[in-house]
Amino acid sequence: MYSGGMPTSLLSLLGDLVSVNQRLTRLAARATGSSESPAVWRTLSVLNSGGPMRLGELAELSRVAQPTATKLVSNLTERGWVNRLADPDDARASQIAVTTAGADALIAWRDELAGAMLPLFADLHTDDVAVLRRAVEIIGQRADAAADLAPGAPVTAPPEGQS
Amino acid sequence: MYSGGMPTSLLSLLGDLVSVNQRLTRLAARATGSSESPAVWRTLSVLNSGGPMRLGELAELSRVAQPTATKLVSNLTERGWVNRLADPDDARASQIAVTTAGADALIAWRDELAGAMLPLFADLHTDDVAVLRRAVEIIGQRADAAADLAPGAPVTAPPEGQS
DNA sequence: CACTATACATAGCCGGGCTATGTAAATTAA
DNA sequence: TTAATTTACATAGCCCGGCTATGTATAGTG
Repeated sequence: MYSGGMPTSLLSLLGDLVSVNQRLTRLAARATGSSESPAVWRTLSVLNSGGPMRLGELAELSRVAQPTATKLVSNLTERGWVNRLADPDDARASQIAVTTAGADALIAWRDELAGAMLPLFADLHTDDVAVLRRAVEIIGQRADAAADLAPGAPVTAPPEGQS
Repeated sequence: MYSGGMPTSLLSLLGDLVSVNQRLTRLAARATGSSESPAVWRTLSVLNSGGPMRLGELAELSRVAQPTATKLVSNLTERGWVNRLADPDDARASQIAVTTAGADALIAWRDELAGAMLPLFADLHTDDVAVLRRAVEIIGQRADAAADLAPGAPVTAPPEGQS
């Protein structure tokens, strides 16, 4: 059994976490004058931190379906923020990489966003800053680790014991 | 002046916060089998915690444009999760209230979501749980306080210095 | 060489986000 | 009281992001 900890309150904490998360999402969406959608930045961010990767990998890391990734990459390509390099080993795939312009745009957006939100957080005590920093770290870790979390129940092939 | 604290790192922290937030959003979206969109739960959540309110107020608290709120409320009304009560004092408006079914659905979703995410967070140390709890508190406060944060630059009425 | 599996593209739907604009009620002014 | 304005919401209509279903071409396999 699990020693210590209070599952019930942890459960409600997770609910609260997602709720406040949704509010922050809307706040961030409106904080900047940026007309680009969150998906654009999220995708760029994944590519930027993960390095060049194939479309399927991007979809998985971004936690979107493959056709969604295709759309997003098309969008980003048109903007010149990513480009697609042929994969010499596999003609079906291509490596998707952030361009310099893309990286710059990402930085600019993050700066603008952070600047817009700064007034709200400017009065934080040092401890609270540390709390947020640690929270970001924790959530980031879990998000990384969740490679397998319900990526969509396999509709076409239910996990029946078979064959 | 502000004593202590490092603005630069606070800025990047805010950027990181939003980034990890976006990832968590996608994670949460896929964690449950719920086919309802985040917007549905966010709206229900606002109404549930804020009590019955007018549509404009809901739009403001939800940080969406008024027509978006109209759509969401229509959607929720069809599902029987909210209803609209005529405002005796103002025939143009109506009070929007969560129904019992709506409140139940919200609770069920939160439980399901938290349950799905629990495995990822089950091994958290007590301190880290406290960190997350405090982080949720902090962000919630700031989100509440941000009533005025760039709700969309007033296109029709630029902030001319007057009165 | 046929067959299956994989990687991605395409088609097409739905919902959420927005702006622009219409409409009716409330408010204010004349 | 009536006309003008302001307010609160509805409607129209667009775009984008999310999905499933399906097509197509290349890789891999018997």
